[in-house]
Amino acid sequence: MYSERSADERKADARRLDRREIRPLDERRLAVLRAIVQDYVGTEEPVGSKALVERHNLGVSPATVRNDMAALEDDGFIHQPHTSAGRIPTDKGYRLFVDRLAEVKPMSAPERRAIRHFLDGAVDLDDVVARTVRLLAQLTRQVAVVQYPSLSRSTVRHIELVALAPAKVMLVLITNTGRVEQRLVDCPGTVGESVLAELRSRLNAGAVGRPLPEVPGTLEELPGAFEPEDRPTVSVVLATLFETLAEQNEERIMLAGTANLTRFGHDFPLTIQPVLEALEEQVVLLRLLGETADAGMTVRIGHENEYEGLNSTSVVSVGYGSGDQSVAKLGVIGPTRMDYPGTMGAVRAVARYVGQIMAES
Amino acid sequence: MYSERSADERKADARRLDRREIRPLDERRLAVLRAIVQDYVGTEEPVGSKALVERHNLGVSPATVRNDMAALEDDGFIHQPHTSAGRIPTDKGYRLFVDRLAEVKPMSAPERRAIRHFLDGAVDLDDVVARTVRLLAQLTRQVAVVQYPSLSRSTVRHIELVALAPAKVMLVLITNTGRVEQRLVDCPGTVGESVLAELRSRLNAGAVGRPLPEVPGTLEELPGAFEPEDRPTVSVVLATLFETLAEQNEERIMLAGTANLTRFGHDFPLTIQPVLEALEEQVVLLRLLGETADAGMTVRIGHENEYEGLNSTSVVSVGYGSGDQSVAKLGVIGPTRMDYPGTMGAVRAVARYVGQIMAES
DNA sequence: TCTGGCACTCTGCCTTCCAGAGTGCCAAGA
DNA sequence: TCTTGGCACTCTGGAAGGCAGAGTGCCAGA
Repeated sequence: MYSERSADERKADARRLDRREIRPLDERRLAVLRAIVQDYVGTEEPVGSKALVERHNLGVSPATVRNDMAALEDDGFIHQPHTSAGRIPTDKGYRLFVDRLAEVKPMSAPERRAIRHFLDGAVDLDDVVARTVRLLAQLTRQVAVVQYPSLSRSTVRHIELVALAPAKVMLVLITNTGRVEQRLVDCPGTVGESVLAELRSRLNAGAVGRPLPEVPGTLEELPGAFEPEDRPTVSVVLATLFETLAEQNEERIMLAGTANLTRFGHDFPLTIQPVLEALEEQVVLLRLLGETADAGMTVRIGHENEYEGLNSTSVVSVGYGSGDQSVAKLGVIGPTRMDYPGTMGAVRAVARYVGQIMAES
Repeated sequence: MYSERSADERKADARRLDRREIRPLDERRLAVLRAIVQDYVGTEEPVGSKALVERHNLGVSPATVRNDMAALEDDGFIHQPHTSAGRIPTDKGYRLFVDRLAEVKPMSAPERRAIRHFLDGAVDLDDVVARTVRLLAQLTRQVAVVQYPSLSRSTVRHIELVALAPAKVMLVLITNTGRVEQRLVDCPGTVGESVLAELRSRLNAGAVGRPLPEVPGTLEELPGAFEPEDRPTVSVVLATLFETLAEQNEERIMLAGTANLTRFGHDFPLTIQPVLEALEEQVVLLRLLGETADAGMTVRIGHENEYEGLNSTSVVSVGYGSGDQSVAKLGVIGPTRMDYPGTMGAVRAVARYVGQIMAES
């Protein structure tokens, strides 16, 4: 059997044993990986053994580092663009870095103050979201994405009915997150103000304070409480309301910082175009944020992203919300070669403050 | 005096006389310019005299065309990147082309049907704007910009007051263009439902149907009609309303097609970055559209744009609206080297249909 | 297990070279 | 007076070659 294997394979095997892959990843090897990631993020250039020992005092010679690098490459954490070039971290390498080698870098006190100050000026839900997304883009110097508070996690604050014309009613839904949805309802016949008033008060009695998805259940029986001739109108209004409540695709998203994509570097159009295309598709963005874990920060690196166009980018996202439960998500999209600790710190801090702002208003 | 002038100057003078710049621009010379613009837009490469006579049957030899080109260059309509290269139109050349040499290219019937069909599906003002901007980006394969119907041109359809808490009132303003603005009002004291009802009906009596800028005038005296103890509340609500009405900066804009920027070509990052930056600034975009003439289409070519980052782009914009007067603007941003007739045709067609849709709803 | 040394291999950059495209000008023809 | 063919000239873009620098893998010795 042995003899059937190629010389290369035998060589690789020998090396593996020699380098003791069995004791999985000793300390120094991890330190080397960390150093490679840090240097590469800084310089954008493949990093070699000599430069590495010069900048980080690892206490060993370049030759030793070279051995470690060879082992790391065997294990798929780093990769060589071509023989006799330095090494570049792979997606797997970044993954290890994020999971075990990096600490989220907390924002400095002045930075926190600045965030707070910037967000406090907002007057409006739109304004909060707009400010948040710009802030995030500026802090991370990358593309920022913020989702509006989702309807499905919100509760009803108020429902308003406004007669615009004899048979036209405007339905306005206000949620506890400050979001306002409106729909024009064409009624089957003229609607009297008294009916409207009654409907309004019954709707609010049944719905206020409840999470949106529960509302249809509590209002189902409503038409029965009205005179037969008014029931068609009530039904139409209810139907429109339910539709509005259910409209998951009305999830909205705001984007900022696309100009930062131009800092990606070299092989430009190839990298940037698919990303811009992805960013234009609300659906893609929503799915992207949707994949965020409900608790804690999610980092998706390179090919871990489902969407192909984003295979050379990483996405750092997190839920935010008033109080403990998250009502929506926000995040940052950048090159896999990004400053993970810093980005994660910024994302976390911004999410926290937005949550507070929303809780206050 | 004459002897003080350089040889170059004398030569240029001589040529000018020789070529009879006095009889301003004869037919063939214009045809040459038109052909240069068309070819350059198609190929993105400097166009030479030989290629020109081959593709357009101008009925003259390359040598003749060369003479015409020299004249056109003297007059600043075209320009040579370097000796012995073909010619490229200048901003001035494009200007002449747009003003005198090009016809707006009407959309074909199927295209018109597609536009109509695509826009008809909209349910909502947001939806109309979103669909419009995407459509425009797709049709022109460039960056599209659509402004929401401006508040200052709209009239009030309805004002609603909703008591959310004893001292908190939500003010909702609905305009005839379907736009809805809401503001949270902190009242100085508890607000009774009867006061609220009276205020609501008086507000609507005074404001409905009026253009937003006129509203403050008609409501000025309102506090006087209430009991002294309610006046502070009325004043606060009014103040918030006026603020909302006046908030010109609440002009909103929607954008699509940024991915098309990647088709710009060669000197990529340099061209695209300032454009992306400009597009991030709502203010810049608003000013850009603001410069659009009230009637007819506006084309701003290259350096005609005030904003420096857009000096290598052209902007085609037009007002749209229900009926005859325009309520907002929309447009397209692309390289100066764009298909002007086609772009103008698309912009005009889309604007027309959006206007119709708005008039219907 | 680490380290210094050595031979080897790539890339990136610079220079040189050459074909191709395009021009401007001139003198002859319509 | 305008148009045209001819000609010498210029400039770019790409190919080819050469070279320094950085980096590697491996080996033998501490």
